This record gives sequence, structure tokens and C-alpha cells, in this order.
Amino acid sequence: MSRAEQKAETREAIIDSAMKLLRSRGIEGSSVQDVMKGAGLTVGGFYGHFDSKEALFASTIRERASRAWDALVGSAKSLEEVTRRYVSRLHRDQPESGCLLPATAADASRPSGEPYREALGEEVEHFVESLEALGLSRAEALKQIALMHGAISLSRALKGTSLSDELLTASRR
Amino acid sequence: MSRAEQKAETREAIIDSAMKLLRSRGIEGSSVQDVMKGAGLTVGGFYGHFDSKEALFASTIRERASRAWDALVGSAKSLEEVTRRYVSRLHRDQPESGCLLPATAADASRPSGEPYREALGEEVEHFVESLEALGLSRAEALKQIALMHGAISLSRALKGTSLSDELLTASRR
DNA sequence: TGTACATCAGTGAACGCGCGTTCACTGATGTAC
DNA sequence: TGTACATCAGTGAACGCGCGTTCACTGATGTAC
Repeated sequence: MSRAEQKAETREAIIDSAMKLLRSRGIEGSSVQDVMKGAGLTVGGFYGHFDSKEALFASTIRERASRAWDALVGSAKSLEEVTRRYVSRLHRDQPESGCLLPATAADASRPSGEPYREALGEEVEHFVESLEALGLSRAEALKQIALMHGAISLSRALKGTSLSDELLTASRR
Repeated sequence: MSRAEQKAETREAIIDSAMKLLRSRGIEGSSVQDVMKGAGLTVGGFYGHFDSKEALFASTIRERASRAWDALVGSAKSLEEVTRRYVSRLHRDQPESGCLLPATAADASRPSGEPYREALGEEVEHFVESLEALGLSRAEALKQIALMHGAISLSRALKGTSLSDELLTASRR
């Protein structure tokens, strides 16, 4: 394997680690050190691959968000099936293999989150197309995404209380 | 004014400052130093009022969340009016005078957010009651809260892109 | 009413820590001849 | 094919900074007599 191929593989390993941390802890909650450790590397080498933490997570969103959506609901054959999979206890309890909207929305909302917004918007467009393919209008798709994201976001925030499950059940109808 | 009354007033000023910062920057994004500065005080005096940053924000949620909800939608006479006020550009653009769910959900979702969940759940119960008073069933109320929170949360995350307004419009129907 | 002492809300400097980022270095890979 | 040098991906220690928290101190308020 050439040096360039090796470096590209290392880059993928860093992005994989970043995606896992991004989904479970968000951007502010994930340190460059932890990302590199997750890829089996030390922190000093990071800046040979990315200009900054910000550049890393912008790239991570662009290169992994759609893959995560597709893994979660890509094969569903109806809106009901999408909803059942997205608004599920499994998705609430395993953020590290879920959608990155609930994990990223708050980070992107802050002033410092501006660099992620365009990337996030492009990925939401992919989600919209995925729902349009099941027969929803564009507006219906956007509303459904807001509902599903809101349900998981809140049920994670209330995890451990009786409202957490109740919110999921109510939002699935 | 007695010393005890003065201290109680200072405590309110700290909570007011914390509530403002909580809504615009979340818990992780708000430092104890900034909270105290917002109340016109220096940081050292903080621990005479609260045991920790965590205790401050748990108290802030318990003592201010319902007030914020009521200021935003408390006087609405129908579900349509609640939705119009909550899912609005104004609410998206002025988080510091809005609902604290979109500002707090991500913080409460993390492992370190456990101490806020019960307080947050009690406040969501208040929101549910408020919607039940307008004729919604409990399940309908929960679903509507998930939708409204999700719409504001995502439209803030996508602020500046065309999807941000579009999401609000679609979620209002 | 006046004086001496006690209390305590708030100040401001300091602490240890984790963060993002930098940089001199290492050693394996690649190139020139 | 073999040797000498150049490149560069990754290491590991260090940096300045902001964080939550602590603490000796100050000076205004409250109490005792």
C-alpha cells in the first residue's frame, strides 16, 4: 500500500471515529483527543488531516450523514415503517448508530455552529427526497422530519422518566 | 431591606441571568462566570447561593420553565394559535425569550445531563396540561410538543439556509 | 443612644484540569543514481 | 541491485486559554449590653 493510500485510510478511520462520537456526544462534547484515540492514533497527527476541529466535523457531516440515515430507515417501504424505525426505543437508546440530527442540532444552533449549517441542510435535503420517494409532498416530508427529530430529541432528554416512552408512543401515531 | 431579603433578591438576579443564558446558549455553553456577570456580580459569590453549576441550572429549570412557556403561548385560545406563536420566525430568532426545550434538550440528553431530566419532565407536564386545556388528548399534546420542539430546534440549526423558513411553514400546518 | 463585637454577602486572585492547537522529532517509505 | 538522501505520516510534549471551584479577605449589616 502506498503512502497516499495509507493516509487516506487513516483519514477514513478518523472520520469514522468522529461520526461515532458526534452521534453520541455532539460536537462540543467530543474532543479532538478522543476522536484520535478512537481511531487508534495520537492527537498530534490530527492536523496533517484536517485544518481544525470545525473542519473535521463539517467533513464528517458531509461524508456520513446520509449513510447514517440510510442505515436507519433507508430500506423502509412506507412512512409508517420509517416512523416505526426512527421513533423507536432502539434509536433513542443507541445514538451512536442513529441519525445525527438530534445529536447535532443544538451545536449547529449556536453562533459557533454556523459552519455546519449548510452541510446539515444538504443532508436534510437527502432525507426529504427519501420521504418524497414514499409518496409524501415536500412539506409533509419536512414536517415529518421535524416531528421525528423532536420526538427522539425530547425522549433522550427525558430518558429515565415515564414521559420518555410516552412521547415516543404518542409521536408514532 | 434585611440582609436575608437582599440575598434572596440577588439569588433571583442570578437565576434570571442563568435563564437568559440557558435559553440562548444552553447549559454547556453558559459559564458560571458569564451568569454572574449577567447578574452584575463577580464569580466568587456564586457558591454562597448554589452548590454547583448543576444545582443552578436544575433550579433555573424548575423555577422558570413554566413562566417561559406561559409568556410564549400561555394566552393562546386554540391549538392553531399556540402553533403559530411557537413555530414562528420570532421564536426561532429570539431564543433568549423563548421556550427552553430546544435550548436544553441536547444538554439533558448527555450522560452529564441526568440531573436535569426529572425537572424537565415536570415542566413538560405543565406544557401538556396547557394543551389539554385547549381540547387535545394527552397523546395529541405530547406529539404536538415533539413537533413544535423539533421544528424550532431544526430551523435554528439550519438558520441562514432556505430550509430554515421552509421547515417552519411546513410544521405549522 | 452609643459602643464593641459578630456575622456574612460579595470580592478578586488562585487552583487544577481539559481543551484546541503547535512543533521538534522519529522512523518507515519513496526516489535518484 | 545497492546505497545515500529526501519525504512525510504519525508521536508526544508543550503552549495558552477558559472552565468550575476554592478561599482569604473586606466592609456593610446586625446584635449585645
